[in-house]
This record gives sequence, C-alpha cells and structure tokens, in this order.
Amino acid sequence: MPGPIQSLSRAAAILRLLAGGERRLGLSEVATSLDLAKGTAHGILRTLQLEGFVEQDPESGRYQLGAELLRLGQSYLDVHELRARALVWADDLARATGEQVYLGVLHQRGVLIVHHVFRPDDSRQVLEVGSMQPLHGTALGKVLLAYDPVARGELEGAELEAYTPRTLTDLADLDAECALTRERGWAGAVEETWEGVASAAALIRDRRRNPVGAVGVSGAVERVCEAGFVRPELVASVRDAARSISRDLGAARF
Amino acid sequence: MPGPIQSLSRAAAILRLLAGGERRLGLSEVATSLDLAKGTAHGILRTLQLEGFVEQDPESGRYQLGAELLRLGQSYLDVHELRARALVWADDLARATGEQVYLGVLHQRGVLIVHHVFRPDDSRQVLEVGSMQPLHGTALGKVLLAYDPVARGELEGAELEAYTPRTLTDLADLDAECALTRERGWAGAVEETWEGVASAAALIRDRRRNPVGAVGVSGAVERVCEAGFVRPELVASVRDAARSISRDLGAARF
DNA sequence: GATGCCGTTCGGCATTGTCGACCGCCGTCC
DNA sequence: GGACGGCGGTCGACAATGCCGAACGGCATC
Repeated sequence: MPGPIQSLSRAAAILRLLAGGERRLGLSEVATSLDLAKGTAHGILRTLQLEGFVEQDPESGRYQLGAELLRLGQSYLDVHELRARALVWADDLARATGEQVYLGVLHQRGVLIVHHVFRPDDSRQVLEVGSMQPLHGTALGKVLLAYDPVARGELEGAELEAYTPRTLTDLADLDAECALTRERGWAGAVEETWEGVASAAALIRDRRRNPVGAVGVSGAVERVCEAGFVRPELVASVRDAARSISRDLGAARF
Repeated sequence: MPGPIQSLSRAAAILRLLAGGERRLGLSEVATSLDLAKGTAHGILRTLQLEGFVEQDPESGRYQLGAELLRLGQSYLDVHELRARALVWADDLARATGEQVYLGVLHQRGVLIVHHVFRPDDSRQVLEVGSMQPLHGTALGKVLLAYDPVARGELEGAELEAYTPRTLTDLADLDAECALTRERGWAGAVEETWEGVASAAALIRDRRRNPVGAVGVSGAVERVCEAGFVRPELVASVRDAARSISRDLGAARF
C-alpha cells in the first residue's frame, strides 16, 4: 500500500507553517523552513492561492492563509452533528450558570473548541471557536483524557507544560485526577491554565456510548469556586447539559 | 509556465464537494461526482484524513470535512489585520445602533463574513462568521461592488438570483444603485435578501486607499427603516465605524 | 554600479500520482 | 442459503506530472 500523496502533505505543511506565525511569510522562508526547492514551494503556493487557501500581499510578495479556510471551517461546523445538537443546551447552560460555555472535541494533541457561548452579561469577550486548548490543564481536556484512550495516548512521552504553579505536569498525578474524574463523573480545573480562572466539564457520548466530546463552563475562580472547590450547583448544571446532549445524540439514558 | 498542481486542485475540489452537502459522502460518490478513478480519490481522501482535513465515519466508511479546517480557519482570522483592527469598532457600532454588525470581505463571487457581533439583547442568534452572502442583494455586497472593480467583474455575465421580490436582478439597476452608493458614501438594502430584514454598510479602505472590506448593520426592517429608508442616525454610525477602521488601517483622513 | 536578496519562470527527468482491475465485506433479493 | 451488486480499499504498471537546479528580472542596500 502506497504512502500519503507527497504534494498534498507538503501543502498541508505549508498551511500549518503559515498558521503558526503572526506575520506573512515569503517564498524563501517557506522553502527553507520545510527544506523544499523554491520552485516546488512556489508551485504549491500558487495552486493554494488559486484555490483560495493562501493569499499573497501584492506589495511585499509575502503569503498568508486565505479566506477559503474560513469558509470551509464554517462548513465543518455546519455539518458537525455534535455541535448542531449541543447549540440549545449550551445556551441554556450559560443562562443557568451565568458563565461562559465551551464545547470541545479531541483534535490531534489537544481540545478543539467547536462551540463557545459568551457569559450572559455585557462584558467584552473574545470568541474562541476554532482555538485549541491543552488536554492536561483544562476541565474539558481532563474529561477527554479520562474517558478516551486515544486522548490519553496522545500524551504518552510528552512533556506537560506548566501554565501556572497549579498545572499538573506529572503524568502520574494527571492519571490520578482522571481516575477521580471517572469516579465522580466530571472534571474540574482550578487555576491550572490561567490564574484566576476555574472550570468544570463533563463527557458527551454518542449513540454507541463512545466518548465524542465534552461540555464545560469556565469563569472567574471567585464565582466558580467555593472554599477552593467548584460549586456543586455548577457541576450539576454541567452534568445535566452533558446528559441532554448525549441523549440528543442517541445515547441511552445513564 | 506550468499550470496548477493537479493533485492539489483535486483535493480542493473534494473539500468543496464535502462542504457543499449536508451529509457525509462515500468514496464512490466522491469519485463519480468529480470524474476521478476510485483509487485516485481514495489516495487523496486518505492523505487529507491523515492531515486532519477530512474525517471518516468508522461505521459507514463515509467521509466529511475535518477539524483541521476549523483550526486553520480560526488562524486565518487571527492573522487577518482588518478584522483585528475592526473588533472594537464593531462592538461599539452594535452598542450604538442596537443592531447586529457584520464585517465582510470579497471572496470569490460573494461576501465572506469575517466578523459578526450579535444584536445586544438576549435573543437567540446564530453566529455567521465564515458564511457567504451574495454581492448583489446585501448592503455589504453593494459597497464592495461600488468601489472594487474586481467584485463588479465577478458578476459579469452572471444571472442574479431573486431572493425576494425586491432583489435587484438587472445588472443595469444594480449599477445605478452602485453609482448612488458612491455618491452618498454608503449602501442600503431593504428586504432584498430576506423579507423583514434591512441593512446599511460602508466601505473600509487600507493605507493605500484600496477597498479591503465593508462594515454594516442589519436588523428588522421596522427598526432599521423609517418611511421606507434606512434611518439617518444608523447610517451615520455605520460610516463613522468604517472611517475609524480605515484610519486604524492607516488610511488617510477622508 | 555592483551585490545580494527576493519571487517567478523554465526545461529536463525520474518518481510520484494515476489508472483499471481486482479484493473482501456487507446488504438485499429471490 | 446463495447469488448478486454495491461498497471502501488494494495492487502493479506506466507515463505524465511534480520536482529540481539554474536562470531571470526587479528591488534595496552599500
């Protein structure tokens, strides 16, 4: 059986390279970074540009990601069944808790946010759909680690980054936390990724009981926690939402 | 000079095909739709799957768009300078007008929404970032048609769809509307795409005075209009926002 | 003006992508 | 239960397509 199609893999590598930085890249930088001949990189970039995946600044000749990626990303959300079924429950959860709500799925080595509901007040908030969160420092991530062996396998041999002094960076500690998560049915994370922020999340299952994602709330630690622990009424709401979404996906009653 | 890289163009065609429907597609459907050999389509799909651009349902063997598109689409927004600079002004515009705000750019033959602020009330709203709007039936589209010859060129020879009885479907009528837009500096659209919905938009320029996008408001015709015309105080706010964003991009004062 | 860097183009060639044929599995029909 | 047809997937042959090094013209710097 043959391997992947080389030119496609190279195009994907170019897109990831452009996505990884904050500024536009020139052809020579792209070619050098990926160890490709300039002509090769140019052919790929020119085709990606024709298809809308890459745009070139006419003045500087530098390249950046193109608008077609945004359009296709939105199409991904439109056909994403979990998200479609979670929309209403997520809104209800934000209302019930007064905090912002995230819906995440496992993607490569992290949690991809596929839906995000703002905290229902007038504050300025930044939408995070399409962003990645770490598996090991967030409640969403811990839930996926606890129930999905594929997620746990992604961390094997990895060095866990310490975002705050409270981040669990030892795999044994993290495994113990996942066992606790499975025992009580939800995960919490208190100031493990951002100081001052706490969150709780619970698992979503599909109609065959497979883990397919997680839903959680996140907010200021002073509101989310009481005596250092996530408030029980928040946990109850999160678990209710996870059950409702799971049922909507066809999972049998717990 | 050689043409585009065939395998990349084929991969893009497969992604567009998957984006265009509401259900997952099988290998045979993909191959037949694009007139490719099954082995060829399979090789492309397998590579796209390895890279995260496509996902396969393990039970049915059918394919759908993959999560990496959402992540890259978000990265596109992160490096999109116009959007970055427009965020605060768009929030202010939603507050000042009480209506929802859209920021759009020309993409292929339509307007791509790159930012969307909800109407500041408690109603349920659907985020439309990443979605496409028609050039000929929306205020955003008319602004781009009026000022950007590339946009106007996209409509040459096209049949304009009538979304409502009020949609302009004759190119001459649309050109007259664009002339009016250039004359007064903003565009309006009253029940041209959706009945009951009206909108107004104004152009955003970059530091070289090139048209790079448009900002607009949209809402219920009863609120947005007065005696059949867009309310002047809404127009003033939209134009203020467009000027502020343009200035932030380095465009000289008007 | 000379130099170096850039994005772009070019022609040769070999390897990579493509194709038709085939495989095993599954669902449907008789 | 057996035959059939459709499916996603695999295989080997081959030629055309993708890749490469070299060259080009434009621009900025010294």
